[in-house]
Amino acid sequence: MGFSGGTRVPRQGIFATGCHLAHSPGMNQHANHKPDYEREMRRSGIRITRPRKIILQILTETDDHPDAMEIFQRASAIDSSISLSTVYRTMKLLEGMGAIHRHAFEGGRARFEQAGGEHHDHLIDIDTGDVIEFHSRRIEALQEEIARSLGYDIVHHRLELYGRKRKKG
Amino acid sequence: MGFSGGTRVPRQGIFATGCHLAHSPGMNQHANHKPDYEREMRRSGIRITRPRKIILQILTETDDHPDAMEIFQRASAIDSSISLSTVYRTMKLLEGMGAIHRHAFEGGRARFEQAGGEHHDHLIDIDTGDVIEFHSRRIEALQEEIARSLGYDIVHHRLELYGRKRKKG
DNA sequence: AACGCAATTGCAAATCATTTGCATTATAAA
DNA sequence: TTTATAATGCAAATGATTTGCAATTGCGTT
Repeated sequence: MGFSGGTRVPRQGIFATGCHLAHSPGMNQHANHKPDYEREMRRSGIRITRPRKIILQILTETDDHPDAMEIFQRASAIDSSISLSTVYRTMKLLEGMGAIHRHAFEGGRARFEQAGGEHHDHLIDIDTGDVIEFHSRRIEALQEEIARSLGYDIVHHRLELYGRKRKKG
Repeated sequence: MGFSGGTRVPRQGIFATGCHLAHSPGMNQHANHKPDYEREMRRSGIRITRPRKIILQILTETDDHPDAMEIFQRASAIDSSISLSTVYRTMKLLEGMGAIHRHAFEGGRARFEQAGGEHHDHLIDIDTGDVIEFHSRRIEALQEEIARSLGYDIVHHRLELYGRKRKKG
């Protein structure tokens, strides 16, 4: 059902609605300067192992939203001794560090993407599984407004559009 | 983690942002007139069994978003011979009929609500699991606008706000 | 009211994604 | 190096949901 299996899922770039195009990432001073997770791990007493290095490299170098099995396969291609358990454990570790984000799109499996970029939401192509990132200040503002009017503070949210490429435009 | 277990999850009413308050449900001519699913089932050659009647009654009478286990427990209280399998099968059947909506909020289990009301999104209280329904035309419009600008038609979407009740306001 | 039979059910076993126990291995501090 | 112990691989355990199958039941027909 829907998109599944080994579909390629390229991250198609950050889009901004109503106004700006995505720019400076979170805490990094210079653009396209990746945070040094290995240093951060060492700092927090977390060991830098071969599986972790490989998985981190995979996450850093990819631009799509792979699930655990896909990461496992890509990692296996580099070092066939890596286990799926380690992939899962590492994803949990990295998520805890804030190095990656976990998404529960339709389809049952969790999908991951490296953190560090600006906040964005996702539009998922229901035919191909492709994920397109976008961001809208206006929507974010409306969400805040709604939560506030209901007496709540938003801790996090989830906005996913599931769509199909338009035939004629 | 988060809200879980047997938390009570009252549906706190439909809220409309920016403008109107929810009113006339979808296809029903008179307010609070529930569509006759039994008739519809009979029409499509689907048998009306005791378990189905009970489950339908539970879904119709509740105002929260129970998961399969909760529905199973409520149904068991009426007829202890009903099985969890039947609950799952019936939920799938009803979903296919369009009688209920399935939600995959955080927490692992699917949660259901009877269909028939107006479209709405959800704000989930991360402490209690309470679900508050809301609707915003402006957000819907912006979603359409974004999808269109990306070359897509929205098939469906998912907007969930996870928040905490504000202390002082 | 009783038939007949396919639709439905309950139960147990099977899936699927993810997690965990445990003995073994390997990182990094001394 | 030596060592303490964090991390790994593997297999078994989970938890939600699904499915195979024999027994049951709804319901149009007699």
